[in-house]
Amino acid sequence: MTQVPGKPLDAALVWCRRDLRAHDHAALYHALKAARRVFVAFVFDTEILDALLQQGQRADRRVEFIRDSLVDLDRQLQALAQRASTPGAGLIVLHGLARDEIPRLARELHVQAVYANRDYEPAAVARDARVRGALADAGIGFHTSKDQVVFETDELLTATGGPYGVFTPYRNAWLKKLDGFFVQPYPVAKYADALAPLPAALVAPWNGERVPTLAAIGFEATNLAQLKILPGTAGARELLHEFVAERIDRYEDTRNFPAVKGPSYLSAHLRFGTLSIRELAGIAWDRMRGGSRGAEVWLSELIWRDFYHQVLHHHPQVDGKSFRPEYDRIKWEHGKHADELFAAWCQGRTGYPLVDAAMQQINQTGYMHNRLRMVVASFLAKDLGLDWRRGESYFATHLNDFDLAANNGGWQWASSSGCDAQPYFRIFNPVSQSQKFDPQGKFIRRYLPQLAGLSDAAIHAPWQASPVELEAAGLVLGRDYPKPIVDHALAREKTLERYAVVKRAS
DNA sequence: CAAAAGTTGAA
DNA sequence: TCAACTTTT
Repeated sequence: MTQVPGKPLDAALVWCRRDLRAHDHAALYHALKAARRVFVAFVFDTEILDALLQQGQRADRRVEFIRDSLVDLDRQLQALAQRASTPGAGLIVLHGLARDEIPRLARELHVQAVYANRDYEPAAVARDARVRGALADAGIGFHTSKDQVVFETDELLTATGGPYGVFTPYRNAWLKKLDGFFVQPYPVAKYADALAPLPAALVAPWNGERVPTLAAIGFEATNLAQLKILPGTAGARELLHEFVAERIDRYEDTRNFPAVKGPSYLSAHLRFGTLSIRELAGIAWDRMRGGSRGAEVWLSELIWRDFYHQVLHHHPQVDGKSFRPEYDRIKWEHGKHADELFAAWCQGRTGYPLVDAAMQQINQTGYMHNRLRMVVASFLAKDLGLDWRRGESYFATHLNDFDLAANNGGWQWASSSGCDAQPYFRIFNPVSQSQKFDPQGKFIRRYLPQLAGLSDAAIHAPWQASPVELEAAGLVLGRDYPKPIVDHALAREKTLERYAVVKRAS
């Protein structure tokens, strides 16, 4: 490893947030190149965690996923430093207000700069602005990098210089601009000799360990391990290899069927950055050019992710408001009955098996198949007449892979209020969706075993089954499984009326 | 010597 | 991926 006498900085701190890996990491790369000694830290931000605790969410799969991923990240940093023959490095984990802890740590370590990867969520943007200010007051620099998307903010603009508002031209421009360099991994290992040994006080600050236990930060264990959700880069690699070796080429044909193992299941890893978007996009792009239609469709999903991040950056008001303002003229159902409908949706007792099975899936595992996200979102807005923001917020607290940009984009798509959303008069029929995408009721039976005795034909709409069939299945509607809480045909008519206000001039 | 082939670094 | 730079023929 060559000595670099010309490095501008003596010491720097890398602040990890949603980039919990030690390879192909933009901020880490830039810090290692700029400074002779580099520290790496993560803060369990009480601003975020206290909100979860106030909701009574002491068992949160994301918190456990992060904690376990930090253990992996610490190991990766040690291994990197070891290989660079500069042992003693490791991860610094703090618990407190990130906006105070980072400037405090930066002063304590006497670094001249803090490096982080950009986060585009409004709350994160505000937090980072405060941290930048506090660091500046102490004469410490704050450098941010693009890392969690392939193309960000203004990198793709239309001919008129504005942001894209339609996915397909965005996707075309994205593919046109992509070249190998944009998916090239940042060669972190090459500069790892700058990883600094931890000061004695930070070697094992959490009761002899580097990473606190869940209890130490006020949380408790979840069923993450029983679900076999493997955190960290190690877990991500396993999923990625399996997906690429066995499923990516068939992705187009399998991705819409919730009973089929079709998806990559990498969304939570992408959310927390245990692997790099560049690696995924690079693999998809290579395969696509090798003729894989599955890889092409999967790459499109990754491009949707960039698209929604870019929408959120240019239109931060979508966090709370409809992208199309006229959709906020819609009068949603409210009051006691609406609250009951919402509770039934949350708990999976709407009487529509595919919807209920999907809600069981998210409640039991923190994951929901993408096709079902569309189905239950459409059902909430267009069958129950409830404000899409109620569903958005439920997903926000329950999805392991929750990402504001993608979740908001998805909900605004389904409710027709969004950027390049489906038209308002397109209303998913929850029974046809079920017949089409779970034809044998395999997914429904997995999550609603009480319906298992129904035939493949009857399972999608049990209220239409004959008394004989219900009897044979040992099923009493209203006792073992709810009767439908709304009539879809009626709800559809009501929704068309409800949405008619979007046509009137304002 | 020029041209071809290989290497590296860019964010 | 591409251009700048170095090495080989």
